[in-house]
Amino acid sequence: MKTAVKSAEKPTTGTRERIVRATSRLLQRQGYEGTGIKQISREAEATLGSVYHFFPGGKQELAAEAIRHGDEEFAVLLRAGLGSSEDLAEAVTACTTLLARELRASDWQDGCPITSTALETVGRAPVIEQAVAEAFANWRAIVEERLRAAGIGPEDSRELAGTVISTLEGAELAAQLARSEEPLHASGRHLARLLSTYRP
Amino acid sequence: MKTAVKSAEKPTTGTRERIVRATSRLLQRQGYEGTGIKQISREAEATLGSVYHFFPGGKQELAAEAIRHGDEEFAVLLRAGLGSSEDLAEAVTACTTLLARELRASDWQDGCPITSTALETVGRAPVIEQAVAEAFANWRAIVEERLRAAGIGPEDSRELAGTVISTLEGAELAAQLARSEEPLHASGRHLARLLSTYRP
DNA sequence: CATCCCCTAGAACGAACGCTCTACCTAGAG
DNA sequence: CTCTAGGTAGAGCGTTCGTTCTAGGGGATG
Repeated sequence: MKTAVKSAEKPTTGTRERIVRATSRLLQRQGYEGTGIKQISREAEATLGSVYHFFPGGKQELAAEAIRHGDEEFAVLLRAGLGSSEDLAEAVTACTTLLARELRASDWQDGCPITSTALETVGRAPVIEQAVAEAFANWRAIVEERLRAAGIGPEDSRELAGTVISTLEGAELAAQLARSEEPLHASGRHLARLLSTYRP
Repeated sequence: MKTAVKSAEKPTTGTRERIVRATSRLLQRQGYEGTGIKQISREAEATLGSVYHFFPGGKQELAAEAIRHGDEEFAVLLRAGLGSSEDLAEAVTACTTLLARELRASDWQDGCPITSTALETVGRAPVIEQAVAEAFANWRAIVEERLRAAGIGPEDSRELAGTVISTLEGAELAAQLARSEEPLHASGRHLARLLSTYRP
């Protein structure tokens, strides 16, 4: 079937992509060890044969690809939030608001797409660790650019970007575990306040 | 053998406690699904029979108890850091320094004792969720008290305490994944700066 | 029509999973 | 001594795990 669409029929997303999406979603909710390949193939409506055809590296390769998927997903949200206002404080709280909305909408199930898997595989699955490191670097760069655009010095922007990411990460974690938007909103306000001290 | 010590022999920590300690350590490093009961019994030098004797509720009850153990462990560190200086800024950075030291000393293996398990079991193991919620509340209360002692208003103290905890959580996560103390140190400085804006 | 290759299909493997169960050991009470 | 009971010991249950492997389906090309 290749990638060609027969006539005007269903352009059903390709098998490979369905597998990646399903893996990403399942890893986000159940973690690495808690997710089985058979469950993935079931959820993706693909067969075991297809999974291993596209990902001969097995579970690890599959997880690494899913992490890359989650990376982009989070980056999109980050860009949307940070680009939503000229005012830096508003831009940052827009991020926490977006995260809170998505988290609540999923009934507190969908936190950060990669945290759980990243933690479980630390120090024992280099392929995954690599993808995780790239995701963090990517997010950090997005934030850093926005801070510089707001007139914050290069050095401060770099350091602050890291703190912004890890604070968002921590706040989303807390919000998910407490089943409450409050930790995200509070952190958003506090982040905005912190950043405002760099532009008098 | 009960709890009585025969003469002046080894007061070898009781079997139950060995099991809890081993579980806590393993959950911290491998997460909930990644840790097997048989591995726990092996590591704790106890038999499967003993494990189920002390924890008839099985893996979930065991994990909940281990979370409580990790709760206290983190609380001790928090109290040590926060009590190390009259100056609030110094007290906070003392916490991040302590966390960074322990993290590095374990070769980036021992992050927060409960995060991984908490994330994996969210929404599917009420006994564990309960223990997790109590831990977070406990830590938050410890920080809140210190902020009030520093002269920050009750309302601000409550909100800030939550942010402090989740920032520490996020920074430790980032540090562990990046194998670097830097995220923790940066967050410590930024937290100190944020808090200083509440006491002019 | 035949040929090719990408992809699908799922049975089967050994290992590990959480948990149950019976048997046994041993210290203290009577 | 006997009796009791808290604790130890590990074989074994049914299930699921990640992975391998062989066989077949079906457009595109000759």
